[in-house]
Amino acid sequence: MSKNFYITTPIYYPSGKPHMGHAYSSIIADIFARFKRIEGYNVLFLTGTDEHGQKIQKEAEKNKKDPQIFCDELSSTFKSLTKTLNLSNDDFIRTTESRHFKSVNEIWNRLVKSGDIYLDKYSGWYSVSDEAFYDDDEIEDKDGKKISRLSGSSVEWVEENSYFFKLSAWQDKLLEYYKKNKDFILPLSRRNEVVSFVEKGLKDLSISRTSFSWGIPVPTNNDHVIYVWLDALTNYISALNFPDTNDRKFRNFWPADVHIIGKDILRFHAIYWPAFLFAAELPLPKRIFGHGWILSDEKKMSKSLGNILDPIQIITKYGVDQLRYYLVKEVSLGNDGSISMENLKNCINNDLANNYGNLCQRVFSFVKKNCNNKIPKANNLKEVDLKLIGNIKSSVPSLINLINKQDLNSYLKMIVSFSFEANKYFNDSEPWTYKMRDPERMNTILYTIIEQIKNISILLNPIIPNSTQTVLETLNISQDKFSIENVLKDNIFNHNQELKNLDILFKKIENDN
RNA sequence: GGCGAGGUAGCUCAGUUGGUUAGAGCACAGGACUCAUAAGCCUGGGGUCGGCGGUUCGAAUCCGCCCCUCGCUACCA
Repeated sequence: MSKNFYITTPIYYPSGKPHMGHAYSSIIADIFARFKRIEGYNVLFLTGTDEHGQKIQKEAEKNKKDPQIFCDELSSTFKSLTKTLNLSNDDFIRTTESRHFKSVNEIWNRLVKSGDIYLDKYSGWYSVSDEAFYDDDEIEDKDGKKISRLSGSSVEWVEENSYFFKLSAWQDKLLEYYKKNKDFILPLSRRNEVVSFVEKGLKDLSISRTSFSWGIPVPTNNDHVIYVWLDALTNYISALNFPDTNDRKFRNFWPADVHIIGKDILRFHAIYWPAFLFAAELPLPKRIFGHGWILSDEKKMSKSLGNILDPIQIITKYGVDQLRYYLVKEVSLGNDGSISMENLKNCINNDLANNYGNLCQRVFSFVKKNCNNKIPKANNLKEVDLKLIGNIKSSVPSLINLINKQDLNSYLKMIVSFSFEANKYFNDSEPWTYKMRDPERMNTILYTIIEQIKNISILLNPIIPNSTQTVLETLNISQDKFSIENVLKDNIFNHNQELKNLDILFKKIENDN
């Protein structure tokens, strides 16, 4: 029986260009997906785009394009981002696909059947320019006109027929669920926010609109389209061929192991989505992980501040592994994190070029010069040798545990410490002094350090897939051997095959760059 | 306003149930080495652990008050 693992990113709303936030969610999710694969799981990793709504419809009209064609273009931008970020997603779902229509229809019908949907009026102060509703206390009078306190734009009272979802009815059941499943929402601080929000009481949710048409029609009333969250969230099961609950994908992968999301959409995932699923009598995902925001030099990125760090630009300039590594290293997953070009440079130079990159370089070039470019055989491993290799192997259970808790920062830290350890071992062992007087000892040292490089590279593979693949292939280890199992296994090397040539893995970034 | 998180070296952060000279990485200074991307290794300087008071033989760690920062406080996504 194989172990399954289902992980998702949010589906992105493509009204703007992909930015660092999108990149971050996707990279984080990809790292977990890749790790679970090398751990031996059968992984389904899903990402995609959320394409309905008024904003897209208006944009399409403005561009004089058919909304579907317009969406095709927007979505392809995000699809190409998956390549740029080197994501290993198994599927890319779009809410405009027919499989999603079917799935949303079924969800709607189930909610009707359970008695959770009713027709009423939705009313409130609406600002056309902000495309947002405001509460009474967010409105003020100015020259006899009502305006939004926040944006200053004028608002009007609108009333619209709308279907509602009885969110309030699920309040107790949600709280009970949070209580029973302490790690349903992570990190804990986010869980507390959600719990206290629900405790304050839930209002019913408007789930349809008549003011625009770009969406999935309400099955029994085509004047309405199904509004955003009920539509968008359902993507997670649409990709599993819901409503066919006997489908192999659905059976294997639902409930999802973890939805990776940004904290800005936590409520929808931690409250609405579980409530919808309760009502539809479907199991709930095992975990919602809400990460923080990426800030640029301590501030939110904005055009006016001119501090936007564009992931695509950074990748073009420095490389995709470099960005992936840096984001994991610098941002404490779960909290907001600050990134800057200065720190990116330091990180690439220190961690990647000097530490891991140079470790590989110094060892491989030594082997080339002194061992006919073949991995030497060990004989008579000493205690220092066994200790070096033993440390990393005995850490594997804790490393797996860290990943299961989504504690990527500690995971990375631990592996970096192995890289330090390896550099120190190489220094202290001084293999160059054994060239003449004890080649067997030299060989043993080299074998040991290569074993360590192999293990570090496999464990780092989920984070920096390209560079570690280069290193492992230099050692003639093929991709099907990248596994945790092979970290635990000694000597998977072919001692008769010459090593491939290793170019500089990470170029250093100079100041004038 | 209410609820929550946090304030530890120049910077980013670790510090399990209170216990010996408070740790890591980066940055900075010095040293020995040479396999390597002038990389790596060793040593060192640097902290009234936000402030005040309390409990205790002993507190960064527990209690009280105060100061500061940040998050959440529903239908743009």
